[in-house]
Amino acid sequence: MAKKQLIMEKALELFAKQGFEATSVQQITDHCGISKGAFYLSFKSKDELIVALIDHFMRQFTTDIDLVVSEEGDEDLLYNFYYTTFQSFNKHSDFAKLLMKEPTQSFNEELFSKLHHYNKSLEKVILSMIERLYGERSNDLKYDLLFCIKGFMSTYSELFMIYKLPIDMESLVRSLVEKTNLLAKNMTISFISNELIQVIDQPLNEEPSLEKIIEIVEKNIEDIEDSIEKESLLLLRQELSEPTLHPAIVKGLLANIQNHPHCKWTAYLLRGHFVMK
Amino acid sequence: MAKKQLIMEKALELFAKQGFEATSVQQITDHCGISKGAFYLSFKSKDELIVALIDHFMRQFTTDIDLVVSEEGDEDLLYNFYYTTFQSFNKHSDFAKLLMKEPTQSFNEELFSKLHHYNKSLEKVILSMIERLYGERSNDLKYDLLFCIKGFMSTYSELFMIYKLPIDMESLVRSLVEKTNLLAKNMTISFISNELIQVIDQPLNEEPSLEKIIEIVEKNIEDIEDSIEKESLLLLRQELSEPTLHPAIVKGLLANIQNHPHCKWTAYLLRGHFVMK
DNA sequence: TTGACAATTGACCGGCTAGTCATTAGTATA
DNA sequence: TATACTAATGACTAGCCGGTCAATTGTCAA
Repeated sequence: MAKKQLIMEKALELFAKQGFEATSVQQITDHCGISKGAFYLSFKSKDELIVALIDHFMRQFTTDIDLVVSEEGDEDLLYNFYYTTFQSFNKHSDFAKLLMKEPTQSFNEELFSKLHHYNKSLEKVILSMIERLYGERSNDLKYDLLFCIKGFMSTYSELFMIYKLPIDMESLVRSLVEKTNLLAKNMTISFISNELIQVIDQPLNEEPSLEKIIEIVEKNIEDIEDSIEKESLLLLRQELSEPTLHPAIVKGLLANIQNHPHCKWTAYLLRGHFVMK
Repeated sequence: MAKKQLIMEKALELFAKQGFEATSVQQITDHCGISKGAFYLSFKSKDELIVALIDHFMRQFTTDIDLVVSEEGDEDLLYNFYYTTFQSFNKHSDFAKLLMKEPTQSFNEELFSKLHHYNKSLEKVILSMIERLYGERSNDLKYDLLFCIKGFMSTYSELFMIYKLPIDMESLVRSLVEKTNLLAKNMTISFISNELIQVIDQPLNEEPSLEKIIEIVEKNIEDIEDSIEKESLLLLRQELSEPTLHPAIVKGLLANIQNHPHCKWTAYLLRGHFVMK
C-alpha cells in the first residue's frame, strides 16, 4: 500500500513536468527506484494510475473547499474560500498543473467524465457559497458569478503555478474578494441562465446512489482504527439503511468525522446525502 | 504549397481531438489521403508542423484583435474587442482548443517561448486598449484588469469551445462589457504590480529586430501580386532603411495594407515599429 | 514515343512503448 | 535449517513511433 503511494507521488512529479502521455512507465519506475514489474503489482495499467491520482486529489480539493464553505458564519467566507483554494492548489501544485495541462479530451471517455463529475461537485460547492453570501439577489446572477470566480482562480493561479513566484497570498485574496463583491453587488446583465447550465450538465448528472454511498462508508469503517470517528461512522452507516436519528444528531456525527484525514470524502458525500433529504 | 495547407488543416482537426503527442504522422497522412513520405516533403518534422500552426493562427488572432483595438473612437471599443476575440476563437476553434489543451511545457523550450511571445503580444494589445479606455485611472489597475479580462475570455469561451453550444454572442459580450467596466471603475485593490509583470516577462522580452522586420516585409513583397498594397509595402520597406516620410504618410500606407489578407501581420509589426519611434 | 526530371510512395530502420511472466530474492514459520 | 509463501525483478513480446530513401509513378518538352 505504501508502494502505491510512492508510485503516485513520484509519477505525479513526472506528469507535471512532461504530461501524462509523454511519461513512460519505465521513467516512473526508475524515478521510484523499483522495477517495471513492481509497478504492475500496484496498478493494473498506466490508466489506472491516472484514475487513482484524479480520485485522490480531486477528493482532497473538494473536501478542503467544502469544509470552509460549510462552516458557520458568512463573515470571512469569501476570503477563506479563495485562501483555502489557493493554498490547496499550492499544496498539490503538481496535480493542479497536470489538471490545467492535460487535454480535456485526450483522456478516455471515462477519465473525461470523471473529471467532469468532480468539476461539477466543486461548482456545486461554490454555488452554495454564492447563494449564502448574496441571497435572493444571486438568483439570476449566480452562474455568471460562478464563471467569474472560476476565471479569477485559473488566471491568477498561473502566477504561482507556472511562474512559481513567491506570492503574498493575503493581498491576492483580498483583491479577489473585492472584485467578486463588486460584481455580485453591481452586476445587472447575466448571461448564463439556468437552462444553459442544465444543457451543459445533462450528459453526466449521476448522483452517487445510496448503495454506492453505503459501500464507501463500509470500506471506510474497515480502513480506520477504533475511535470516536469509527463509532460515528457505524452510527451513520445504520442511519443510511434505517433513518431514525434526529437531524441534529446526524449533524453532530458528521462534525465528528469531518476532520479525520481519512473520512473527509465520506463526510462530504454523507453531508450531500442527508441535506438532500 | 497547397499540400502544406491541406496537411495543416487536417492535422489541426486531429490535434484538437487527440492532442499533439497522441496524434501520429501516419494518422495525419491517412486523414489527408497522402503517403507518409509526402508529409516530409512539406515539413521537415512533426515539430515544424506545430510551429507552422502556431505561427499561422497566433498571427491571425493577434492581427484580428489589434485591428479592432487600433481603430479610432472609444465608443464600442470594449464591445468590439470581446466580439472580435470570440468570433476569432470560434472561427479557429480547433486551434483555440489545441492551445487550451496543450501542456504548457510538454512542448520544446522553443515552442514554449514562441507561444509565450505571442501571448505577450496579445497582452500588449489588450493593455493598450485598457489604457485608452480608462486613462490615468488604469495606471495601478491595468494588469489586474488584464488578468480579469483574460479570465473572462478563457472561462466563457469554454461554453462554445467545449460544449459547442449555440451562443447568443451579442448578449454574452454585453454582459462581459458590463463586468469589465464595473471592475475598471470601482476596483480599488490592485494585486499585480509593474514589478511583478517585469519579473514574469524578463526571460523572453525580444522585440523583433529591424533586420528581422525588413526580412519579413521583403518576403511579403515577393509573395503578393502587383497592387496598391505592394506599392505601399515597397514604400514602407524604403522607409525602414531611410526614414524620410511624414508620419501621416506612413500611417496612410499602413492603412493601405492592413486589410489585405496577406499583409495583416506585416502591418501589425510595422505599426509597432513606427509607433515606437 | 522517348527520355529527363519531379512528385510520390510505402517498406523499412532504430528506438521507444505498455504490458507479461518465468525466475529469483526475501521472509516468516515450524 | 527446511519449507512455504510472497515480493520483486528485468528480459522479453508485440506493436507503434518519427523519420528515411530506393523504387515507382506522373508530367511534360523534344
